Amino acid sequence: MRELTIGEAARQAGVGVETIRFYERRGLIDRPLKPHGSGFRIYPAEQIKRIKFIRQAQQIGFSLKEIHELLALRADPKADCSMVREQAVAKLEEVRRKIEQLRQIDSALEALIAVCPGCGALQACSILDTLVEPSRGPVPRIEAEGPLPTASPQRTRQRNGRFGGNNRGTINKRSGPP
Amino acid sequence: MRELTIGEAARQAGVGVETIRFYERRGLIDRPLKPHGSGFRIYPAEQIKRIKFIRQAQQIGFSLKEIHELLALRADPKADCSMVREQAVAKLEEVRRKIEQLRQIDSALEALIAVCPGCGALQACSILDTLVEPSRGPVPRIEAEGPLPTASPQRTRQRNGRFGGNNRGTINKRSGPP
DNA sequence: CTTGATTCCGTACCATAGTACGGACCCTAT
DNA sequence: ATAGGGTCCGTACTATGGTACGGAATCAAG
Repeated sequence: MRELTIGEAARQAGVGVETIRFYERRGLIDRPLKPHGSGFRIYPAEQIKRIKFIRQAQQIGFSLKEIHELLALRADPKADCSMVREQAVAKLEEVRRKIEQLRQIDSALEALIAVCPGCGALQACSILDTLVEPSRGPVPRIEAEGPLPTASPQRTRQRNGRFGGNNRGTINKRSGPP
Repeated sequence: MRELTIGEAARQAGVGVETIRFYERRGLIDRPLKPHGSGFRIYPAEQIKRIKFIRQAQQIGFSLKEIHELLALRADPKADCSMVREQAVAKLEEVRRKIEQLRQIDSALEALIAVCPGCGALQACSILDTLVEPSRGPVPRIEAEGPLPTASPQRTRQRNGRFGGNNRGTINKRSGPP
């Protein structure tokens, strides 16, 4: 089975038909218009892995735009090779940052699991504490350190009086582009 | 400096003021309503790390809903500890899947970079090939294997005749929940 | 006390990533 | 030939994660 209809391709890649058409519109995959007769898209089986790659890349935090860039990266002598290389290096750094962050969460979860099972008299310990406090030693011992930043559904407030006041001139800049 | 206004907190966390209010509405952070006088939110400095954590977790592919779950995970004797543990283990598995996927992309990028610099007469080689082909050996040697699935902006098509036909009954199920 | 900067809240708006729909078209089997 | 299923395309709608705005209130300085 070398060629697939859109429906089969979707099933094999684990996505919806519409999703494939959507990716096509975004230029993430292309479509070999009716190579013999007419009418329907048919995909070579290897497109499936492209689609699967897109999904996986999304799950680890890449946007479709970034995935497009990733897929466009290719050692092609006809292109400006140094630019490709630069982009690849930049992406690699990004990937490593992500891995590092995931590793931190990984150990935080491990620590949490290590502390939890006995279900003894432990203080509340969120992933944040494990993450942010440097924690010397293999498994961080958590002792009471006062109340942690907990998100509880508390809310009590009201307004009453009112009179003039105004502020125009959006001040909302933060690090990084919009 | 133990307490911050929303503006300072936003600046320190590298987000917009509105973002903090947004997270608050989503229950990701809480707000210690005017502890002394009245009116404005003030945050303990440690909330900053909570906000930073949220951002980082987003960058590695967690949704706000998932981040909420992550932050809610805590070794708390008052809660059902076994459930917490289960969730933590599930999250840990998820994190490790992500790490694995990132590592694959990592080596694909490395291979791409290793092959690129000379800018010699190489065949086009996208990240996909490096990723999907098992590639025995440290740096996969890429030899021409025929045209790869490339996304090019080609598009030529038209319609003309028309007559009856209909299809009701959405068939679009795929693996996994919606 | 006035001024200007911040903050408050609610609502509206935006981009991204799909999903669903409608109505037509094409293909295969009967 | 015709019935039914899969496809086609364009457009509309949804969900998520913010951003922007308007007008009022509040704080800190002068």
